[in-house]
Order: sequence, then structure tokens, then C-alpha cells
Amino acid sequence: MKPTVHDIAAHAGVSLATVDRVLNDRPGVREVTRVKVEESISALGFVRDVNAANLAKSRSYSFVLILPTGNNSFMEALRAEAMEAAQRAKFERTSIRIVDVRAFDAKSLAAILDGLAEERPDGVALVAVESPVVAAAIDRLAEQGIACVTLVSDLLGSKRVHYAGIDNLAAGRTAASLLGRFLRDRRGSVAVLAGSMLVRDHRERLEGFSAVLNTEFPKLNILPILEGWDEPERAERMVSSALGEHRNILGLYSLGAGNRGLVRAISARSEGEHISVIVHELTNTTREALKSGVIDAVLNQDPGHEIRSAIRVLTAKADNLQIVAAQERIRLDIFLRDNLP
Amino acid sequence: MKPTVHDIAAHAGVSLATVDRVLNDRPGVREVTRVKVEESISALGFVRDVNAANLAKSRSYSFVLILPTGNNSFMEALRAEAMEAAQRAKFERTSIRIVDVRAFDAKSLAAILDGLAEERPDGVALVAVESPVVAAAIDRLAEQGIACVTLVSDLLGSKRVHYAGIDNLAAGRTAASLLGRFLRDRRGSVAVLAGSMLVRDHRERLEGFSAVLNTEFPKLNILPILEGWDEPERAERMVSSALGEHRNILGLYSLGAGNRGLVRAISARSEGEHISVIVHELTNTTREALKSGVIDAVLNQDPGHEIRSAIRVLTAKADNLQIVAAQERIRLDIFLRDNLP
DNA sequence: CTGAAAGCGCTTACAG
DNA sequence: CTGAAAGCGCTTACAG
Repeated sequence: MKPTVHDIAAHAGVSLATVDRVLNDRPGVREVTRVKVEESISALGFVRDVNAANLAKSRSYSFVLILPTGNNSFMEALRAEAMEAAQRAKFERTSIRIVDVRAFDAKSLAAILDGLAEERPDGVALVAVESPVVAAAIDRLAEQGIACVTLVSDLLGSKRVHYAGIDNLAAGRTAASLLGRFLRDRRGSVAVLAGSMLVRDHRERLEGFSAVLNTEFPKLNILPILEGWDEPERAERMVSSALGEHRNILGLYSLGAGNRGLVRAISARSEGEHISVIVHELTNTTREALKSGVIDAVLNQDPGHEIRSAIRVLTAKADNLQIVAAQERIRLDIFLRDNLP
Repeated sequence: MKPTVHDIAAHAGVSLATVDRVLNDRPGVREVTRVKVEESISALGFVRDVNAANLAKSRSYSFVLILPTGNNSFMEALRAEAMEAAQRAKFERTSIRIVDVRAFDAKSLAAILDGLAEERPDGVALVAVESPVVAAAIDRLAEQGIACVTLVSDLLGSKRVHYAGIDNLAAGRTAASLLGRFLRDRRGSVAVLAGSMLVRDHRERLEGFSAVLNTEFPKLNILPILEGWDEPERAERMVSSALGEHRNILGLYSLGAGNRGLVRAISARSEGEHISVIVHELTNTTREALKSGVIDAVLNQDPGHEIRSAIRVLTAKADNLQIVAAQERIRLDIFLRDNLP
């Protein structure tokens, strides 16, 4: 039988309360007593039942997820997953509140974070915006012992305890590697559609992409970056005019959003050979384009995994428990037409 | 405040025991009483605290994982993950026993399954072997209410409650799709190295591979399958002689194990242009070959995810709870040199 | 068919 | 600094 606190108490000749004090590192125990109890703990191989402890404490967790608004398909999916998770969490004494913030609005985000100092949730997950005011707000929460996890977009240099998202440098490198292989031995140009070079994710993807393409596939040259602001209409215009202007475009990497416009622009082409296209995030648009052959590959991050992971990590941090690192690593999914889920 | 059984009892004017009977669908409650309690439950929006219930029941889970022996890198990784999971499980009142069985030995596997009828674990996970005796043994356990989950290799037609593994047809299709794109427009042969055509996984991968290659990439023709029995030495010999015999081999798909031999055979070639190579499972060998450029892509299933998923599913089934389907879907990972974990 | 009481493994005031 | 008792939200004999 697994030993319980009663067994420890009996073995050490102390009361339950004292065992509990030692177990939880609470003050007010004489050194000799503490040692005695600790010896019993290791002698009997005691491991605390966390669920029972949480029940006794009436422990419940309260987390806040701060998600950007906007009609971006990916962010919508992230929000839907967050709402499902919130629903399931109720059964495990965990309450999850979803807070909206305007996308890329560092000031508002920081203000929301500061506002949480009063509510004192057990943890916060946020899609970070790269800004010193946000980092400072995260650090203030950290001071108070409120753990912050960055979601999708990281904020290095802040005191966030974990990042639940993909490695964007690796994503860019992977895109280049795939595109280079798809275009094996051909000579020509590659267009890149980004959202904005002000966003770290996009900069990192571009950096990884450029590095691999330039060193490993020197026959392919990257055209000036198209900044589509993640807007379908603008993306369509930019891609269309690029396709018109440069007749030797062999490949296209879309590292941001707005892929509806990109698909329209490519589909509108009446002539020319197949262009190899790699985009990010599996949405209805990209799924259909993958099936129809307009897009060759989709790099994806699983919003469900990101949300579940963020919550698991926050829960673990709240109780100072270990996480299973491999389980929390967010994969870069590569989808072809043939392995769509 | 979240309502508890006490609140339900008070609201319905009955005792805790009766609430419990209704909650757990136990007999011996008059219909009127049952209705009264159920009304209170929905009126107060009661949801049962599963952890508290498990504590009260002194509920503990006992699962058996049946894993094939052999020095296959993938199976070793699976076993290592199982042992880690067993370690972690102790903290959650779950005991996991790992049982060895000779690989591909249907009779022994069935005997082990039958032997479990006495032990009566709460659930069993096994790497299935395609055989009627195994299916029958799984069904006998199912009759007794012992849930079986197939791991890595499925057994259709049996009463297993879940399959924790990849879609092997999709894996084969993906391999063909990648290889076809890597070899864009070229005309030549593709070699396929399998373990054995007697194993369902391998047959399915080949089926998916052939289907896509034949329909979408007609310039590539598949050479007669090399059966390497998952043994490095034999694989090396077969690949070497195939490379010697067929001078127009452009690509190679290894859908089984024994990749150490394959890498040696390819590395030994002194002449000829780059051959595009796609293999299964990320191991030390394939990781290094990916880095050095001998291999172009690795299709992988995450053994850690498979083990954790099997255990989560068994736990859920043991208590008749829902699983989060998306979380339990085992992805087909595609690794290039650029997105290695 | 129904209920009062004890218990699962821990924690928390409170008293000393 | 230490302990006895009650309690977290459920379930389980046992009695009626």
C-alpha cells in the first residue's frame, strides 16, 4: 500500500499537522523534528497525493487568457480552442477567463496585464506583442508571483515562464528547404509575402527562410518582400502585381496571413507554369487550396495544442510542479495534400 | 460557489447516499426520488468532482502495456517512454506494468492477453499483430469490460476501443508526394525498402505510396520491393545490389526499419548523382543521415505522444469519460534537416 | 428503498 | 513549536 501522511506521522512519532508543515515547507518546525519527518518520508517512500491535497485546500485555479481580436482565421481558431478548454476546465476546478485585446496594441495589452494585479489570477497566457511596455508589465506580474506564458508569439527578455508556440526561425528554414527541393536545379525568383516586418514572428520566419535559401539554393533569388499587412485584399494586389512584373517567379512563400488574397491572385493567372507555394496555418482557405493544387505545402501550428499546453504549464507552475517538456513542445506541422487531418 | 452533493441533497430533500446512487446510476432508488434528484442536479448545475470521487473510492488505475522486444530503435524509444510514463503515473494513483512479448509472435501475444483475464487490469495497450487469435483475445477481454488500445499498429475487426498510432496509408501517400516533388519532372526509378509485406503497417504504407506515385508522378516507376526484414545487414545488401543493378534510381523510400544498413549502402556509393531518400522514424541514425544530407526527409510518429495518449485514453475509458479527440490524434511528423526537434 | 456515519489523503484554523 | 479535530467533495458499508 502506498504510504499516506498517517503512516509518516506514526513512523516519525508526530502529528499530521507537523507532517504537513514539513511536507509543505512551512515554518514553525524544530530542526530535529523536521529531520525526523524527512527521514520517515524517504524511508517509507512517500509521495503526496496532489489531488487529495487540492481537495483539502479547496484549491482551484484561475487563469486569464488574453487573445487578440480580429477576423484572422488562425486567431479565430485559437479563440475557439480556448473556449472549449474553458468549458472542460470547469470539471477540474479551473476557471479560465478570456480577455480581448486589439491586435498588436502593446499599450492596451500592457494595461490589461497591469489590471490583473488586483484580480490576482494564478496565471496568465497572452499572445505577446514585442514591446518594452509589455515586457515590463509581464515582469511586474512575475514579481507578484503571477506566472505568464506567451502564446503563439514570444517575448524574449521578459520574465515569462514559458513559450507555447513554434520556433519561427525553424519554420522559415523549413519553408526554404522544401521550396528549394521542390524547385530542384531551377534558376529563378522566389516571392515572399509577409504581414509586417514589425512583427517578430514574421521577421524570424523571413530570417530563417533567407538564410537557407541563400546558402543552399543559390540559383533562387528572393524578390523584395511584399508586406500585405495580413489583409487578403492587399495581399492579392501585391501578389498579382509581383506576378505581372517578374516573369520568372518559380516559388512563393507566404509567412503571414491573408492567404485568401494570395490564392485568388495565383488562381487568376491564365498562363505560365506551376508556381510552388508554401504558406502558414491550416484554414479552410489553405486546406482547399492545398487540395486543388494551388498550394503545395502548409506549415502549421496546432492552436488546440497551444492552448492545452499553455493551461497545463500554468497549472504546473501554479503548484511548482514539473512539466513534461516533450509534451509541451509545439511542433511545426507540415501538411501536404496527402496528410491532411 | 460550485454546488456539491450536499447542496443537491438539501435541494432535493434526500440524503447524500441517495444523491450518490442517482449520480452513479446505481439501483435501489424509487423513480420519483430519482427524478427529484435529477431535477435538483440540473437546477443547480451540478458537476461532479471526479478527483474527489476517485479519492473517496480509493480509485486507482492499473494498466498493462504489452511491448515487443527486439533492438529496433523505435521500439526501444517506445519502451523508454513507457517507463517514464509509468514513473509519472505513480503520482496519480495509476500503476502501469510493462510486459514483454516477442515481436510479431501472435500466439504469445494472445496468450499474454488471455492471461490478463485473471489480473483484471483496468485497461491494456498493445502493439497489435495482425492475426485472428490476437483479435479474438482482445475481444474476450472486451467482453469482460477490459478496454484494449492498439499502439503503433492497429488491428481492425477487433473490439479494441482506440488506436494510438499514425495513419499508415497517409504516411505512404505523403512519402510519394514528397519524393515526387523532390524529383520534379525527372524520369527514372524509385526503390522501396520494406520490412516485410506480412506486416499491415508496411503494406499500408506501400499501398499509399504506390497509389500516389503511379497516378501523380507517372515518370517515376517503382522497382520490385526489397524486403529487408527490418535488419540493417540485410537492408544494406539489398539496397547495395539494387543500386548496382539499376543505374537510374532517383529515389528511395524506406518504409520499415533497418535504416542503419540503408545509410551505409548509400554512403558507400562512390559515383552517381544525389538520390532523394525518405525514411520512417527519427532515430540517432536517421537524424545524423538527415543532417549530413544522405536522407532528405524523415516521416515520424512520436512514441512519447503515443504512450501518453494510450494512457489518457485508457484512463478515460475506465471511467467512461470523453476523450479530447484532437489531442489523441497521432500526427505524422515530417522532419527535414531544418525542423529537427 | 433510504439515511447516518465513517472514511479516502490531505490541509487548516485553533488551542496550548 | 506541536497536536486534536474538523473539513474538502465524494463514496461505502451498514442499519433500518
